[in-house]
Amino acid sequence: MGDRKEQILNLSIELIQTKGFDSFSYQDLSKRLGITKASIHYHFAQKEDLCLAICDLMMECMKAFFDQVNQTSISSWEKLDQFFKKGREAAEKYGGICPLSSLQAGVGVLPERLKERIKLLGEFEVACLTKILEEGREKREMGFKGDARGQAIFIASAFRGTLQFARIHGSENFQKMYDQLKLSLAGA
Amino acid sequence: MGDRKEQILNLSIELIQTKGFDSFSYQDLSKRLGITKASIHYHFAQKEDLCLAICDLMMECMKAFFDQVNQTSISSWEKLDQFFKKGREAAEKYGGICPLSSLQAGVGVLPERLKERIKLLGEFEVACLTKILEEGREKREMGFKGDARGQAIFIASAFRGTLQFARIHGSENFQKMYDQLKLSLAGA
DNA sequence: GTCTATAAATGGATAGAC
DNA sequence: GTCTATCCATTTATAGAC
Repeated sequence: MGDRKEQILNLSIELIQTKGFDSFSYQDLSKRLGITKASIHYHFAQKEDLCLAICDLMMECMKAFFDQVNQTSISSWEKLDQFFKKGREAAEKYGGICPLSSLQAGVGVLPERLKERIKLLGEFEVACLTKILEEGREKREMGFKGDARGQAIFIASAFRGTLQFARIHGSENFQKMYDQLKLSLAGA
Repeated sequence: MGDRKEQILNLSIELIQTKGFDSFSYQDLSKRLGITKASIHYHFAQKEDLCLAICDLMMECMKAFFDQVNQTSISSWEKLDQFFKKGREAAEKYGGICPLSSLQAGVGVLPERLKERIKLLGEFEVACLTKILEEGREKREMGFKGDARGQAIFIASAFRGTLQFARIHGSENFQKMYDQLKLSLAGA
């Protein structure tokens, strides 16, 4: 992938995290990158194309992360830790929130093709988390009760919601929530 | 409060839930209400004024809800149930998400005065939830461990995140998450 | 690949008549 | 309180030169 294309994609993800997809413009990109709007249109003819490419990138990134995490022999707790650490670092780097969370919150103003991608991303993430949790329970590392998928949705949602809360109310709140989550997963 | 003003406020809340504050316009309101943009500017000179009024309304609404819930002699579980029921119904009524969640997600593009209001709303809600949880534990209705405020942030975040997830992936996911939450709160 | 120039639509907002 | 008319900035997007 060309260098410029990558620059545009990376900056767009940052802007999605901080402003939201509908609230950042080609002008924002133009000013920050020092090239004209027209040049950006050369790389991504429509804003929709740009967002589709971002979705692809996020999917790749998530796949790579879960592949890597599952190839090592760390515990389920550590896998979960890495998941949180990665998301939190990405969010706090720009004073933003999780990019998927931002797209999900703004899904009401996205074109249909993008909604489908967002849906796929969410499904994939929950499936991966479910696998980690099931494994954790099988290996008796975790002690939560009930449906693992329900637990995964619970966790992913709480994670995103807390990043939103922490951006406004301070990041110490993230730690509080995380402590609570661990207690809940550890079980009886 | 004048009828028109109320119409504008109610419709704006709906549009915040479905599109987000930055993504709905006075034109949206104008078309739906059958009056011109200029008329809406008469009631709320700036969009910021409109949003401030919405924040006031949300605060009133939240205060009234928690007051009402705390005056009855229902269990802490039932109080929590009512909290979830209310939020869920409001979200699903328009195929949207929690209005506070939407404002929190879009806080990066809001003027400073609005950010402060959003912060107050979040703090108030977590404080009320914390109170319900502490009471539930004292009365030995609930058995969760650790910091009650951390648990409240956890719950409020998971709640909002799940409404976002459920809008895209189907509302049956909300029930799954709720079942899981109850297990976690019930404790050992 | 990047530029200038520009189109066409939409955004928030105001002046002044009724 | 609502309207018409209008302003100005911004938005997405395109045409065509370099």
